[in-house]
Amino acid sequence: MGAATTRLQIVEAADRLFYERGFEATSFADIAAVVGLSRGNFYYHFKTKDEILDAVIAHRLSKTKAMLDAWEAGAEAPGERIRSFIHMLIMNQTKIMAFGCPVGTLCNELAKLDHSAKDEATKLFTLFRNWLSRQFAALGRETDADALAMHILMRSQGVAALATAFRDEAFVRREVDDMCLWLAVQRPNLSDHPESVSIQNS
Amino acid sequence: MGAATTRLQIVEAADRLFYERGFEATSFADIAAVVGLSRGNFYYHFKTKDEILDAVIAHRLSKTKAMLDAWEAGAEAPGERIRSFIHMLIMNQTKIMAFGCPVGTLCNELAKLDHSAKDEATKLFTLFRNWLSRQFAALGRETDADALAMHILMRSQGVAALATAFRDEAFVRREVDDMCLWLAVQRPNLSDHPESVSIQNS
DNA sequence: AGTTCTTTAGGACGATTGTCCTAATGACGT
DNA sequence: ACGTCATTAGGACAATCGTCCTAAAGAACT
Repeated sequence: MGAATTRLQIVEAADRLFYERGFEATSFADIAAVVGLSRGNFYYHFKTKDEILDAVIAHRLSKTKAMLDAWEAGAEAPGERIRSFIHMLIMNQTKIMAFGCPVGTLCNELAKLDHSAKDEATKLFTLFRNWLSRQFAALGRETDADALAMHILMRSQGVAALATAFRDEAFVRREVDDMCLWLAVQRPNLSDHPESVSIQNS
Repeated sequence: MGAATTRLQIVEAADRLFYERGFEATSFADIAAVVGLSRGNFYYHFKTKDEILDAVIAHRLSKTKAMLDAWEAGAEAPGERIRSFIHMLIMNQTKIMAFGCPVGTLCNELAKLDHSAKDEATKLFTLFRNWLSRQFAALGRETDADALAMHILMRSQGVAALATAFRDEAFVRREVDDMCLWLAVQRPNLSDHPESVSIQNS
């Protein structure tokens, strides 16, 4: 089997285990058992555990970027795209109730470990943040687009955290609906479009 | 030194380390080094690491309950009490930006470990949830008090998570202000008070 | 001062950790 | 069929983990 294939298998197994059990709680032996390789052989593909973590984060970054690019390439309106983001909470509900948000929990663990890959993990958040920001800008909220993006991101994190703690499906649905309602109420900022104001005033 | 005193020192050291480093990442040796005791001596006070975790959770539960009871015994209006809860995000900003919310991160770690103390840790959330619910009921929102409590709890968790990832003080301030604004807009639910409606109609 | 009970230090224990080495197996181009 | 390089299995290595034992030190009471 090609080294690239094995490497990918290792990364995907580690990706899942880091999410479900946490980075520190996952050992080389755990990953090896999933992939079906001998423990010592990992040294050929990855010199250290941190190298696996770097590869997992890079893998998540590219997967996430591809997903967001696909959403952005679609024909939907920006508001509909943001709704797609919000509905990830429902699509991944089962895993979130069991293990939390993959991004948030990883960032939190690495922050506590004061791990050097902490900033790389935060880039996962930044990916969503910038994407959301672009959608809000397209909705006519250039001025506060980033603040609105952070607001949506914050709500998603909060819902995921409490969904894990309480395992309450009704709560998740309710908060998702509330987020969509909040989104529907957002209107273009007039100060972002002085030309339309002057038209209105003329 | 009395055994109770030593036990309390151990619990408080473990409390801090579990928060700052995580439960799994904290070893007996780490706690022993902080308290200044020999590693093996822990067996006299706690038979297992899980016993220390139980004691830490119990300690946090009683401390939290005492704080909330004090807030509730004060003369402030319910809205002002809820504002005190929200402002914990600012009072503890430095620690939250470094280690996240003590409750949320513990619940998340224990969920991933599928640890038996998971439900006990969730009781910390329940403490805040029920307290907030009582305040909203006192504000005249008996019907949806619990949903409003969960909403505030969710926002706090989201702000804490992103504060840890981005270390952005301005974001925290902005979202805290937004929460207080949201709170100020909440009005008593008329369907909760039919008598006042009939008075209004008579 | 002597006895008893509490609390301590120090280390042994088997298991597991991340890391690393070596020898054997695999595939592939000649 | 042969030689070369990529990939593998298996285990050694020191360190650390949670757990547990034992003997000494300390405090308290007669």
